[in-house]
Amino acid sequence: MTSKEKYPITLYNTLSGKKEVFNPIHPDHVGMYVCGPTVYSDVHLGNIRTFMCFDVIYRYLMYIGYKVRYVRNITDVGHLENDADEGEDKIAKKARLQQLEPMEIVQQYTNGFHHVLDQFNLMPVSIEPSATGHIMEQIEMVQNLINNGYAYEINGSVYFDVSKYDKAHNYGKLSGRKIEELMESGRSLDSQDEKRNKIDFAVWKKASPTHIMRWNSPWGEGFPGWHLECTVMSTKYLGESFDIHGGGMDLVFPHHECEIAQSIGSTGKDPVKYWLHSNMLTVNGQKMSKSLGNSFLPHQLFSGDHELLDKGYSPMVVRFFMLQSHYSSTLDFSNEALQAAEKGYKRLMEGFKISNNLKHNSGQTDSDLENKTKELIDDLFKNMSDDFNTAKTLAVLFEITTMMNNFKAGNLKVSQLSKETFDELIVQYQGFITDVLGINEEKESSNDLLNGVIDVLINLRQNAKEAKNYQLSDKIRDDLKDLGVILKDSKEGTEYSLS
RNA sequence: GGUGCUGUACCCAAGUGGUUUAAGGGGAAGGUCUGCAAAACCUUUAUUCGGUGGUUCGAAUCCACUCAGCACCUCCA
Repeated sequence: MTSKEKYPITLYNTLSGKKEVFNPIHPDHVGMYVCGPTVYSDVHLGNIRTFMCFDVIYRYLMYIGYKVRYVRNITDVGHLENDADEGEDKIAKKARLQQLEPMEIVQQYTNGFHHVLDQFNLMPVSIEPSATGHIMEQIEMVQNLINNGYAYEINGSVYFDVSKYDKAHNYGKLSGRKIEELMESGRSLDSQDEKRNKIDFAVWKKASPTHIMRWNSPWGEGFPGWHLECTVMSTKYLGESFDIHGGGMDLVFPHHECEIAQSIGSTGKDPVKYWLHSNMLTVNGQKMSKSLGNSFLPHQLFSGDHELLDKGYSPMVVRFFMLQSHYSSTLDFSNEALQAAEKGYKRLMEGFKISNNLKHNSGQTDSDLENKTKELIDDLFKNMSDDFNTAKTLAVLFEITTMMNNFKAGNLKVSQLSKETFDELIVQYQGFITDVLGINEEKESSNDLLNGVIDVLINLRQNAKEAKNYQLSDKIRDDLKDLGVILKDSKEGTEYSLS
């Protein structure tokens, strides 16, 4: 019995509004698509939260034995400044302002995106397709929609006919919106508007004479609509129906709603079995967003160069911080919360180090401890399988951390556990920290020279202590502390850590 | 205005009908260890879950109303 059978996953499906048991379309294989960034500027921490949530989901699915194909796109064309299919293309605008080729902008911010994901220890995805690399496929889908009667061409642009689609299918089923309400509440059609109804959305847009990013199509030169790429690329790489589609909560409407309509409109099939949405990162209770000017860029966070931060925090501390909450809850970003997370992260990493050095030896096993340990291991899986509850999982990891500390301090003996249970405890404790949650030990800037120098000082201090020259021994300790080197005495000797 | 979400200790944050008179992290207090510290360990820190009613043998968890906040859409600008 494999882990995935022993611990079946339940997850909250936005489509049904309920927690459901996860049953992939093809047993053992999972297809997962997540909406990636529009690469016209730096990703901020709110964006990163979303990708981190799905990184952990990806990791856990693999950890319990699924083969996962994870597709995350790069949007490099078609995302206009507002979502009413008006305004300038975000990337073209940036290119114009910086006097660069659009593809230079795309490359620059794609590189930056990858670099940041790497700093936060996100795993590379299986396929990372870009919209401009799939223009042909997008044109085909537009044609398909026209053939099926769900899209119409006018003046070189093609729009999705939402009201016609809604007659046969249910537009709004993901976001709980009703087409009548959308029609009523909208702004009146202005004379420039080519759409039959204002809720119609562009699947292909005619390029104005000054528009740089343009491709030939049966309808003249133009570019694809924003929603189209995700439908096209998810279909191409994961099939007409696949298991998981994820993204930030703010994409539910209209983006994901439109994706469903496009898929059903062109293939006749419901594209996604489970829709997962991660919630927003907030600052002082408000959504972190570029337009509100309250977003943090990763480098500001690392350096502490931001008015809301007292100091810098490392990527792993932030990763730990984010995993302390559930992905479907809003998470408020504050200095105090980060400071607490930093200490918690260090405590966890100390436990991890201890677990590396423990060796089992046999003796009198303690059945209470044995059972308790088995229960903790079980809980790790149960909590992650319960809608990927990283907060609960961390709570269990901290209980195990306390055990580790007790082993080290001699309050508990490893011999009180059977060899099998002990081995399993270490494997899963470490596995959940590094493989599932993706939390690593921060590479301390230590080197052999530094280690050697501090060892010399530790020895000198030890000599002073033995001579009861506490004035000197305390001075060594205090001076090192001022430099950020913290000495910790224990029965086995003195260790140090960098603050 | 429509739709949805949230409100849990000093702070962050799990928990959605009984094993929870509520995890875990941080903070605070006391103790153990220590030459003294630090770290670690142990104990304490919400009889209570925004408020008011109701359903139930039993509710933080379900229902109604209400207050507060947020998000998406819309409107306005």
